[in-house]
Amino acid sequence: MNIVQTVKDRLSDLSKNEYKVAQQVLLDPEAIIHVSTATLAKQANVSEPTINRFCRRIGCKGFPDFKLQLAQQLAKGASYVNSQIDDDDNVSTVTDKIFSSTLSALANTQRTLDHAAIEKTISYLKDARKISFFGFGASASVAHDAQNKFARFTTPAIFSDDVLVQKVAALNSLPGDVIVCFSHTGRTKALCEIAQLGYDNQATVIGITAKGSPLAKYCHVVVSTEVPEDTDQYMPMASRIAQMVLIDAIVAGFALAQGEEIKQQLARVKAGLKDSRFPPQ
Amino acid sequence: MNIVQTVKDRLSDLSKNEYKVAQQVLLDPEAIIHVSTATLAKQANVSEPTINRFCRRIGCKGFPDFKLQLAQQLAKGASYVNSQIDDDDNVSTVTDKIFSSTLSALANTQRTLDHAAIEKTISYLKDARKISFFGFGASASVAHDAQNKFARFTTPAIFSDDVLVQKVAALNSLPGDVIVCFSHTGRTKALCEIAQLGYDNQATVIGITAKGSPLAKYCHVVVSTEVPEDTDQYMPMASRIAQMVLIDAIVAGFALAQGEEIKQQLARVKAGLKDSRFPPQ
DNA sequence: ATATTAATGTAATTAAATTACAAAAACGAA
DNA sequence: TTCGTTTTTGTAATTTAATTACATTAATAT
Repeated sequence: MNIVQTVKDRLSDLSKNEYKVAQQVLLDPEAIIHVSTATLAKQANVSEPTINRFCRRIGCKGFPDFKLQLAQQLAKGASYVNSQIDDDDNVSTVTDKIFSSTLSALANTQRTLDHAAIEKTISYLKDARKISFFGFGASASVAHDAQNKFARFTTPAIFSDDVLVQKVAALNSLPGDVIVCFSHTGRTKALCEIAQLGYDNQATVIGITAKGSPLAKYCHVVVSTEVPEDTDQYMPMASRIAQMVLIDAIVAGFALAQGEEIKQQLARVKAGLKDSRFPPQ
Repeated sequence: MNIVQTVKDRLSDLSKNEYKVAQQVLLDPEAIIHVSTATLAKQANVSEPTINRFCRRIGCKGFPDFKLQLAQQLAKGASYVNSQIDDDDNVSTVTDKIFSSTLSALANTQRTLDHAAIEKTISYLKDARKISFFGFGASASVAHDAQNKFARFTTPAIFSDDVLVQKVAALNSLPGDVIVCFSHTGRTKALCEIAQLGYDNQATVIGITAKGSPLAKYCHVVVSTEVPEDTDQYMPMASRIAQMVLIDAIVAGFALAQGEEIKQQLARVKAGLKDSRFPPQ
């Protein structure tokens, strides 16, 4: 998947001159993209076929294929590389970095999504008697957002950012109720407690959280968002966004699972809100 | 920057056969990456030089350059032009479409951002006596989220999703207070009213909303997110996310503008929350 | 020290992209 | 319409790039 990493990993498998090529590649991957075998050969002080052999060894079909993979890699990873915010960044730079790191976090999440878990989540939600959304801190607004979305449908959807209210709701849950818990790390103690209460009451507990985390233990389904740690510096940003988009996807899947009637319902809600807006010009 | 979009935009400038090439490209951009001029020419039923002419017209150096740009674009995920959800899509497809359209909405927002307006917003916030975040419906959770973020700093930050509470807060605002209003369309009547109240009280009103909208009239600064309409089908999704990322960027800029002390403050908050979490293993 | 294997380069070949130019189509003005 | 002009398109030639075949050199083990 990650071609630059692959080159680094296989450095030891390479012959002397192939190694020279690798060095040249790692020196400035960006540059390789716009270069021909001939020029790269000259730069690395090897013959042209060696370039080709290098590409094959790395696992590519040939030099053009290698360039392509590199280009894709860099396009994706460009944001990762430079997403740390420095004290002397100006506003434009910071804005750009935030957007870029969010973009790459989302792209990463999309790539590593567990579709089976999502499918399972949707089928549980579809048959739910009642859906509760729980979370603390930054995850509270994710939970709030989720509740907002599900409010458009007919299944009762609740949310509170109050610990006690959440606890009571978990205590009063029954089989057939679904509890969705949000926590990026899965290590928030209060939330684990709540999840356990729901779990013990045989409600269905769904965790939008890290796999293998303490919270995950009390979940029937875990959907994780795989956002690299370093994207969230002082406060959760990218991870929160990833969770919200995940919920968007789940809501869309949920809506679709309901079939035709729900579309009319949604259209009705939209129409009903019309009067509270100025008409578009 | 966005090559697929460029192709779409310049569709009308193309000649008949160049148009055929464009169609072929838009049909399956992924496929083009691994194809030669000869094959693409055959697929589009044109001659090889036409492929080259097409690339030049679009603004590329040639076919290999076009392929490279396309590859990079696709890697970023910002390509999915038409992500309308169909009734017969399965869960994986829907999930993918939601992520893709969110990614492209974000990429689009990033590209069209008004950095001057953001800078102005940050400088107002920096000197604010009190910051209020207002919004209804889906924008309420964005406002909530914003309040959450700013709660980590020392400037008082308020939020409520209650109309009356918001109205009272606007009525009680003073010069030096900042009111941030969220509305994708800028046409929510209740919010316009609130913005006007604040405006009349000489509070600073910042609109995260559409330029030229009714809401924009009562804003001292407008930051718009330029998310294409069609990305939000039945409910606001991508636009909401774009607003949140925008807030992330503003928060980051805000934090940076405060200098060293705020970093310590943030670190302190983080440390203070430690006990409410299980330690990472 | 020599046989054997692996690594590398040279030269040839194949493939891909681009250019030059001519034919055809589209367009405008009389 | 009809003729001249411009634009579009394709054919063939050329250039550039990538790959292969094979010979040579270097490295390694017996």
